[in-house]
Amino acid sequence: MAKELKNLTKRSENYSQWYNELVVKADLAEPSAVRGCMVIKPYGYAIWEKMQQTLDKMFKETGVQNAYFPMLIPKSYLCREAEHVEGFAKECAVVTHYRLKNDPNGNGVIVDPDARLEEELIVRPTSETIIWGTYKNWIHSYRDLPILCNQWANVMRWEMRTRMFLRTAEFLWQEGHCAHETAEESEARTVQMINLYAEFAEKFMAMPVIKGVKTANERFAGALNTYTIEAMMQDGKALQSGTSHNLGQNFAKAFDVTFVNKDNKPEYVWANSWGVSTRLMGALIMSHSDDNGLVLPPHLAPIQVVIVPIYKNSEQLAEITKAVLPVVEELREKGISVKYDDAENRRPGFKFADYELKGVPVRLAIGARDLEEGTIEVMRRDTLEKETMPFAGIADEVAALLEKIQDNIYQKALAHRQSMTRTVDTYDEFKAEIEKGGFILAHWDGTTETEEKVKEETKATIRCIPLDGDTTPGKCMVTGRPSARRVIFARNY
RNA sequence: CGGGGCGUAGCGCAGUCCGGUAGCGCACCUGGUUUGGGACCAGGUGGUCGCAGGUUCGAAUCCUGUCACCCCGACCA
Repeated sequence: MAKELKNLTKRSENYSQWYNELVVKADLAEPSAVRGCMVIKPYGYAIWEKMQQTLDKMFKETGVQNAYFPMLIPKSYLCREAEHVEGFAKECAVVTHYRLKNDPNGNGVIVDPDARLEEELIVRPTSETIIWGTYKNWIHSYRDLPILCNQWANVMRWEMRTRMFLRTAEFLWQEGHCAHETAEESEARTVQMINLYAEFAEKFMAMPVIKGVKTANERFAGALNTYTIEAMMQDGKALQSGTSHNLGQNFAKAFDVTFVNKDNKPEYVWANSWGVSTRLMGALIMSHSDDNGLVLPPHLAPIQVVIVPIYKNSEQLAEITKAVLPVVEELREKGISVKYDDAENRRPGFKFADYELKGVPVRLAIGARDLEEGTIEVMRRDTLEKETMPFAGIADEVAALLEKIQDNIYQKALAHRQSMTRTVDTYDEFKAEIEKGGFILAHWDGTTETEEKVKEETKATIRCIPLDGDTTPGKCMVTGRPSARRVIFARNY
């Protein structure tokens, strides 16, 4: 076995370590020279692109349009909304100068002290402030509403501790920012978007999620209410995978965004914002991968099917190619992305291992023996099972198999989550169970104090108050006070 | 930012305690034999030992500083 695979196997107990290595090996990313940032290599970016295209289409179906706002935000903007500053002001990169000059001592260039900016600019940690500063000029009447904008962009947060994909200093994301006429409309949009994210996670990423509301403590800085989708990774830790915030009139008030309503009265607009990031790629890796590498859901795999010819000489290769090309065509006509890897500088075994590492859902292998017998070998990445099938009609079989794989990895992840989700009633029981990882459903009295106490003593946080599921009231496991319903506790990334 | 670890060839590592010509495996290049699960044999290329100072006749090795990465906290998508 190749050494790098031995390393992956050895380290599979420790996700955050092994998938970093995996993604380097799998040509996904590598640490860049810039602190806490990552380079996303072409194969990794192809996965992101697929997510992006899918989400973009879904957004547009709900009437959202794309726009783009500046990366640099005047410092004064960031101070407008008090809670927002509390939440974000600290870990930001700040632009203070606009020019370099040659070092008089001859050591390259230095910052020109004469080129200090009058007002510092902040590299956006999120764009609410600059967007609301802009919306102010776009909105005058109820006829201008709603405004439904989304931005695909990079943002920067100078995090104390970074983690590849899950918390990089710079990351790619989309942030949607909507302005509405009424509180009800804005709330409906907030919920619509969290539902959209959940659908994306489950149908495309094959990753089951729990939709819920964040507690006051975990809420977005400046929001009235934050909706979240929470996923469980294979190691039992939770990962917040998408959020949708109902911002009420907070930002409208801070940026003085008013409109004249149907009764000819001025009113502050109602806002919401929602986003997902390259963290989703981390979620994808950590939800499905095994010791052989990535396992990509067919709906997001840049290469869905790879065909590897097995031959002894160029005549054999020519024959195989002749037989295979019509199948490649047929698959492509079905909208399936196929790679026919006839590269002669790698042996079949190497290709097999390499495409497994890259998570390609289906591999077809065909050699002289198959040509004679009219067969082809089919391997599915999710189970690693191989089957020899008739060559005739293989395109239909593969198309069906892709759907089967998509469903199977979802079911597998769902079964895993269910097996790692328990209900507890006492705090002692909770303390024992939380050590085993997974989601714990428990009653909570609704106070921040209790939440903080649990966090301090067990490192577990309330991931969300689920929107669905059991709503039977009970007693808080810590204080015994009344609880409206069970909430989800977990340790998280 | 606190605690722990680590930095040596593209990748993975040994060498550091005890200073004395910079090594191994993979990858890469050349030639040959191979090709149904990461091929084999022979030969070869590639490193200012993270960076900056200091001690020393001599530093990958000792000392000081600094930067990055990984893990555990605090913070967060």
